[in-house]
Amino acid sequence: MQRLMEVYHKLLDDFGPQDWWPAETAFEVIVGAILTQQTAWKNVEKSIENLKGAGLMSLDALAQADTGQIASLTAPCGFPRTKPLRLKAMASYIRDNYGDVDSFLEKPGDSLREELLTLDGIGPETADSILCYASDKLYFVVDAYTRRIGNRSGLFDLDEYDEIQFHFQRIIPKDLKTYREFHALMVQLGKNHCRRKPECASCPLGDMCEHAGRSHGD
DNA sequence: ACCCAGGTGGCCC
DNA sequence: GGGCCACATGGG
Repeated sequence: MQRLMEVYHKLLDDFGPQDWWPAETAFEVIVGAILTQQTAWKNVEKSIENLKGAGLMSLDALAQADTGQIASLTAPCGFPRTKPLRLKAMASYIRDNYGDVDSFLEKPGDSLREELLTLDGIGPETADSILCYASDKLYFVVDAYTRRIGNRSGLFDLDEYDEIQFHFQRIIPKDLKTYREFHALMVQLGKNHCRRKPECASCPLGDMCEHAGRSHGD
């Protein structure tokens, strides 16, 4: 059903283009994708600035860095016993096996995705974020907002990651701009969604909102 | 004093 | 294969 694209255009009208992913380099996308897991983006921004300030926002520097130093620089993102190790391991893996980030990201999408998923701390959403935003591949990113809002609003009735991804990829235009914008807009919607407010008269979903016709917030 | 954040991995059955 | 759970900091 094309309701999905109605939602897309409505969100685009209401929120405007998001122009994701906010990063200067492909490597920064990868680092940010790991850091943002279960973490507010504001905290990721601080950590990324810290890493840059310490000269660690590069493949070689991060691969050689002390995990204790990475931990203190990325402290705002929490998870000090997992994320620093995962960042260093990711950088070491790419450096040792490909030499540079571009060589790694040039791989065909399916094999790159498969390889990303073998890395510690990279699950389906992080892998697809890297594919879509760093490697310019058509993989739709399914985050918790998309799953929850989509199911509760009746847009679809799916719970598995791959199913939801296929659903989007079957319907939306096959271009990077739409893939990126739609995902970013769903996150923007999630942040502003009714659940956070006593009422939501201006909910972009309108009649499609899970709370339409009722009082919001419950 | 809760609840949540642009998830993932490790258990247990 | 599915259902919980810990992980941790910063902001509402």
